[in-house]
Parts: sequence; structure tokens; C-alpha cells
Amino acid sequence: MIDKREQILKATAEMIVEHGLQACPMSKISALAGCGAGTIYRYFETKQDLVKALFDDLITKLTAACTEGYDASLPLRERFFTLWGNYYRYVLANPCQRALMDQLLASPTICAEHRENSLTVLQQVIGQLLDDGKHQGVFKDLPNELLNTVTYGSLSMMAKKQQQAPEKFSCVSCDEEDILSLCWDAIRR
Amino acid sequence: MIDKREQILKATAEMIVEHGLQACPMSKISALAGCGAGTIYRYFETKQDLVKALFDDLITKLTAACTEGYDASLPLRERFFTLWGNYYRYVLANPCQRALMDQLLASPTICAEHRENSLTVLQQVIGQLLDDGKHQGVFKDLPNELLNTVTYGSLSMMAKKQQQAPEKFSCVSCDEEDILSLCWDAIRR
DNA sequence: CCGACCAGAATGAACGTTCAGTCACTGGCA
DNA sequence: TGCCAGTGACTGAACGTTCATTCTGGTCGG
Repeated sequence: MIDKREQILKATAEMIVEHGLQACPMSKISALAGCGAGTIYRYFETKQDLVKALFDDLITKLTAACTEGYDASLPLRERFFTLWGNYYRYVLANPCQRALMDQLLASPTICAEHRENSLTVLQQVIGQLLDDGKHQGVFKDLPNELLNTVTYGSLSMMAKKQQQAPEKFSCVSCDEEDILSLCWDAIRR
Repeated sequence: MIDKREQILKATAEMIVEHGLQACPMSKISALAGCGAGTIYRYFETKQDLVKALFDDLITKLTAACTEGYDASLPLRERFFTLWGNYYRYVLANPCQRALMDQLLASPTICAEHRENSLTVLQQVIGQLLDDGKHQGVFKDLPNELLNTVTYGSLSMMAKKQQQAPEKFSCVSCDEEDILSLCWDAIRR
């Protein structure tokens, strides 16, 4: 038997991505998940809970993907490219999850506190990377938040644009190297 | 008499920003706008139409704000800083509109085509700027979409973060100059 | 025949939308 | 000026639909 909980989460994700948060009734989620309407409530107390669980699931998978193969003892540039390369490849390879995250982060459905807590692991890793870089005089002496946001904003927007209008990006010239280098140039001294 | 249409648009914007697209019933919009439920339908055919009109309104104002004082005959750096400075100052000064745009752009409510069309004016101005820069050898020889997305992604994410967690950004070190310079460094050769 | 599990009909609340009626105002006529 | 019919923006109760959630009865391995 396939995991029903997982099926429900997947169906919810697909519904939200396709029709938007404001148009994904439980009835359609259950139909897509291939279960009865009541079954959802065996796994999630309310719809709100379901969405929250989906968000947590998303963050967990993203964090795992980003930190894969990351080694804090490697040279700065390598660490930077590993971490953000992981991120960029992950969101490109999982358009549905990317679009979903976009919606969940834009809407007030997930409260600020919950959002903040779930990202602490990643934030610590990145914070350390930036601190090291500043001590070594490689990065600009600006707040971590600023340096980090430039990178994250660029990469997430880039992935979004590529998925929304893939025809505008030739495969050759818009590869991972280019965009990561751009970000690296932005924050290095 | 105040313009009712404007009042309804404003109320809708506030409702969406505060409660999210999925939780702003027409009844509450009309209550906030100070009119009867039926009045909304004198100005907008459906709720869908109302949201679309709100989006168009947003884009129009944003385009006007960004291009204010822009002069294509000025030096590149000045053009870049005027355009993107305008954008950055506008979204910082209008948190509600920024948050709203975020939600509308993330959700499938506004279809891709409509989204694309409304941004053509801005895109042309920016495209010209980037082309000029590449001809002069100032910008990296990479696709406009890539160079543009890095800047736009950085600035929009930065504004978002500043509004969501203002305590993390000291006023002194995270000003407009810093972030714009970072973007400039990213795309210049 | 038990108990865990599940489907889907049932339920009441809440939604988007409609429409019959109210109201303030206009212009024409006495 | 005083009056009235006409006009159209506006209201909010009412409507049918759809929603999230609950309930009931059924299935199946042991």
C-alpha cells in the first residue's frame, strides 16, 4: 500500500500549483489523491494543517537538497557554488515545488514565525559561509542579510522566469555557471 | 463624492494583503469599501475581473513610478540607478502594493499571457538599457533576461525581506546605494 | 466477528452573484 | 417657486452553489 499521507500531500501540491491556493477544495484534493474526502481528516486535522504540513515537508526536502555534499572545510568559492548550485538545480528540477513555495511564501497563510523557524538550518549554514568569507576579505563588508538576499533573490527569480517562459532562455548561455558567477561577482569584494 | 471604484480596489488590496487571496470574500471587501455587496458588480463583472483590474492598476502605477525622470540619453550608470532606484524606493514606500504584487504574481489567478502583456513597457525600457550597455562593453555579454532577472530578483527580494523583518536591517548599512551597487557589480563586465 | 481503516453521502456554514427596491438628484412643467 | 416623473447609482436580503468537515456504513485482514 502506498503511503496515503504522502499521496494527499502530493495531490494538494499539484492542486495549489495548478489552480492557486484560493481554488483548491478538499473535494478535489481527495479526488486527485484517489481517496475519500473523509480520509484526509485521518491524517490532517484541518485544511490549514494540511497546508502547513505541506510547507514543512517542502522546507525539509529543500534543506536536505541544498546541504547535500556541502563541506564547511572546503574553499569559499567551492562552498558557495555547492550550496547555491544545489539550490538552483533543485528548484529547476522540481518546478512544482518551486511554484508551490512561491505561493506559500507570498501568502499570509503561513505565519511569519512559522516561516522563520523552518528555515533556521539553512540560514545558519549560509550565515557561517558569509562570515568566513568576510573574515577572509573575500566578500564585501555588508550585512549577511543583504549579501544573502541578493543571491537568493537572483536564483529564485531566475528559476521562476525560466519555468514561466523557457523559450526566452537558450540552454547554452543561461546555465548554472553563468548565474552563479553573477551572484558571486555581486557579493565579492 | 469619492471614487467608488477606487475605494473598492483599495479595499480588495488591503483584504488580500492581510488575509490572502484565498480568504477575501466579496462580503468583506464590500464592508471594508463601505458599500453594498451589489455595488462591486457595477464596476466589475466578477471577482476574477476585480482581481485582474487590481493587477492592471498596480502595474500601471509601478511602471509610472519606475520610469519617472528616466532619460535614455544619460550615462549608463545613471540610467541604471534611476530606473532601479525608482523601483526600489517605490516598493519600499508601498509595502501593501509590493505584498499584493507578490501574491498575484505567484498565483495562477492572473494568467501568464496577461502578466506578460502588462509589463511590456518596462521590459522595453530595460531591454534598451541592457543592449546599450552591452554595446559599450560595460555589461557582461549574457542574455538580457539573465542580467535583468538578477537585478529584479535581488531588489524585489530585498524589499520583501526588509518589510517582513525590518529589525534585521540597520538603516545605515542597508541603504539603496549598497543594494544597487551590488546589482551593478553583478552585471557589469 | 472484531477492529482498523476508509469511501462518499450528508450537513450546515459561507461563498459569489442577483435583483427588487430605495434614495438622491435632475429637468420640465405649472 | 413648487411639484413630480424619470433616472440611475446603490443597497442588502435572498438564492443557488460550493465549501470544509462530520457521519454512517462498509470492507477486509486476522
